[in-house]
Amino acid sequence: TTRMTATDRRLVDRTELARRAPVVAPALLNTLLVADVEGARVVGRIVETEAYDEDDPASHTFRGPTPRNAPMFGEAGHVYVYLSYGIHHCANVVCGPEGRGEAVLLRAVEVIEGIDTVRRRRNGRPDRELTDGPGKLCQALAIDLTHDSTDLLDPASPVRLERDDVDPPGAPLVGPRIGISAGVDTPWRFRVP
DNA sequence: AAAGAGATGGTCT
DNA sequence: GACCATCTCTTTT
Repeated sequence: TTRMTATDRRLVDRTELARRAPVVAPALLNTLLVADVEGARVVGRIVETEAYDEDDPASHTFRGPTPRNAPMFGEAGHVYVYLSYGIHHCANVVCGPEGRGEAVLLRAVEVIEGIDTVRRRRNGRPDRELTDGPGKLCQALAIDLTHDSTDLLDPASPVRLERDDVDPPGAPLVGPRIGISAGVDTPWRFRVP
């Protein structure tokens, strides 16, 4: 058996992320999303995710590769960022094997470090509403199109994933996805209990 | 507490 | 030219 070191514990395994989106989505719960924002370190614990894959009419990859969705077909562990409704950004963790258009939408995080920075960026909104939506968390962590396709597992990346040291979450709550018009019956939304 | 509407721009048909 | 994997503010129960 091998002994896990302090640095090992902070890494997220890329091969785990290369599994199917509906498997990765619940597995990402409780993982830390870390961003360098205005010179400060902001950390959010992922508490809600949604899976999308290319067999899924709600997915950006359902109709095949395009310039926009190209990152979803790339290496697992990179981020796919898109502009939503011309105003908000949404961040996805690319997963699945290379060549398959799959990703996990980050729907909500809980701020565990850098709360002051986040409050400022979110214009003093109540703490409950700081990062409880995919557009809100991108505004809070300053994630935008300039980050599209960057590697979330690269410690030098301005946005990255780190493993949490706390106890694993219990069985996630499962339900239908939000804000879509097709694929509404597929229960691919996951939330920490 | 819930429902409605406007903002706003990239992407694809 | 239509369509959004959304958010916020306003209006209505």
